[in-house]
Amino acid sequence: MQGPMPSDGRNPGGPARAIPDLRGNVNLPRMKPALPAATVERLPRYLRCIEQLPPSQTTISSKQLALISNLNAAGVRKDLSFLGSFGIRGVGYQVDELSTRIRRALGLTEDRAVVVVGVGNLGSALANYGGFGQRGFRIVGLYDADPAKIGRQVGGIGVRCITTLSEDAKSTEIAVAIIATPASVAQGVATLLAEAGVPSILNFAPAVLTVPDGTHLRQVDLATELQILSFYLAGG
Amino acid sequence: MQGPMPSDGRNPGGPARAIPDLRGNVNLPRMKPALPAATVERLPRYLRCIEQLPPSQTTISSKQLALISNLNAAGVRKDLSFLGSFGIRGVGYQVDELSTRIRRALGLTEDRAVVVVGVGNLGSALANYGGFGQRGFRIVGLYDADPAKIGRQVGGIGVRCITTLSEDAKSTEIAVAIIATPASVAQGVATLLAEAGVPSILNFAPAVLTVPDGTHLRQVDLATELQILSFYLAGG
DNA sequence: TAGATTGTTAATCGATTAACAATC
DNA sequence: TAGATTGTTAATCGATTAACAATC
Repeated sequence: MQGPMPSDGRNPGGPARAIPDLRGNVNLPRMKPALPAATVERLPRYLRCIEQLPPSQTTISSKQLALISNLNAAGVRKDLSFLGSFGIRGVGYQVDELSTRIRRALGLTEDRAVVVVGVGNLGSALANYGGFGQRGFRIVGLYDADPAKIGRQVGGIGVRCITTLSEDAKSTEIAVAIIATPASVAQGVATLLAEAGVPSILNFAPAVLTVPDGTHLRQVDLATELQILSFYLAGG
Repeated sequence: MQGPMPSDGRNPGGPARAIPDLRGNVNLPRMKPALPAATVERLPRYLRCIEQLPPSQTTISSKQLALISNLNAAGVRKDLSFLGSFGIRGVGYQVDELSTRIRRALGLTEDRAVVVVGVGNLGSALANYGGFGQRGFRIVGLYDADPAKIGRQVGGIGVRCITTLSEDAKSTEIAVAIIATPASVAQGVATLLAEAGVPSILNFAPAVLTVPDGTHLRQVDLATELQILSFYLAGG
């Protein structure tokens, strides 16, 4: 039920034997230092903040980075310490090196192919969003189930039928699929994507999805965000 | 620098004296039982899950709710215990009552007026998104700075000039403003909104914003979400 | 009654942050 | 050297979850 690989840890014909650790994770050849989940979630924010710095600024202290990212200076230093010990005491961090280390830690050094499923208002907005390319993400496909949309060009990309996605995934390595469909079909799409081998899904549809182990899922939900704000509005 | 109120806690002419607690928060007259932030973030998910239940199902156990919301059953019970002790041992929770209690806790019993600032692709998608009304949020205004857009109708709502927002905010009580502008102007818009007295801001622009104390800010960022997925793709 | 499930406790785990020695 | 700032420790805080008595 969990993919075609045998789960006994044996892999006779393959390269260097993979050894599962106590938590069942496989000890991959290229081992990364574990970053705490909370740190991973903050690294993109640091990256965005240092991108907004004037080009003349070559170093930044944890204090200033904390200020502009609305976080705590000790926390900033702790987060950055996971990327190595590269700050200069009495000075701060070299902006260039900081940027490089964050990008490397997040795996932003390679280009990632992205597809968008669902070419309604939101899907079209995503297709027209220019920010992907600069950031190492490239939209390589738009998919929809509506015959009226298939074949159209949106943001310079042709819309293809969702039924062709599995086949397309064999020739193109899709890193991330963005679901921008109605809620009613989102789970079906997620299942299709997981079966097609797409490793990461970003869901914008207003539904709680379930994906098999091994597929990464993140959910962005407008109603959820509004409801959380509502709580704090109500004096919470 | 932090607004016109004196910070010494005195408020001579006002009603019942507000007493700041040790953390500087003001002890408001209508005190709610404090919900942990993590619980607040999960309540919308529970709500969404029970909305997806078949109408024939009148009760749900913490075990089933945990299953469909991808959370832990003990955690579900703990979260719900903050809403009161209303589960039935051996049976579970009445779906109706559960829904009512979550809505009440989140302050979803009153209608909230929402405005969208920035009527590009994303802003238009939001204006056309039907899900607001059902959920107690109502879009009462669209704003843009582009003369070519002002006066147009998008999703049945007229686009007004951003410069009129402060004036409009005096006659209509805006609960939430959604920023869907380019990153370059997002901070300016946030400042304008805060000064106009808008208490909550939901930012979709790819920029890290700063708002005065007392304004609630939540940020939704596509690039951030993709970068976090990238980390886990890279074997993190 | 027997079985199921809640509500709550207590253990554990992870995240945050003040403080400070090390050092630029 | 004096001042500034890092990297790290340790205290604290908050969140998670297994376990179980209470009870439907």
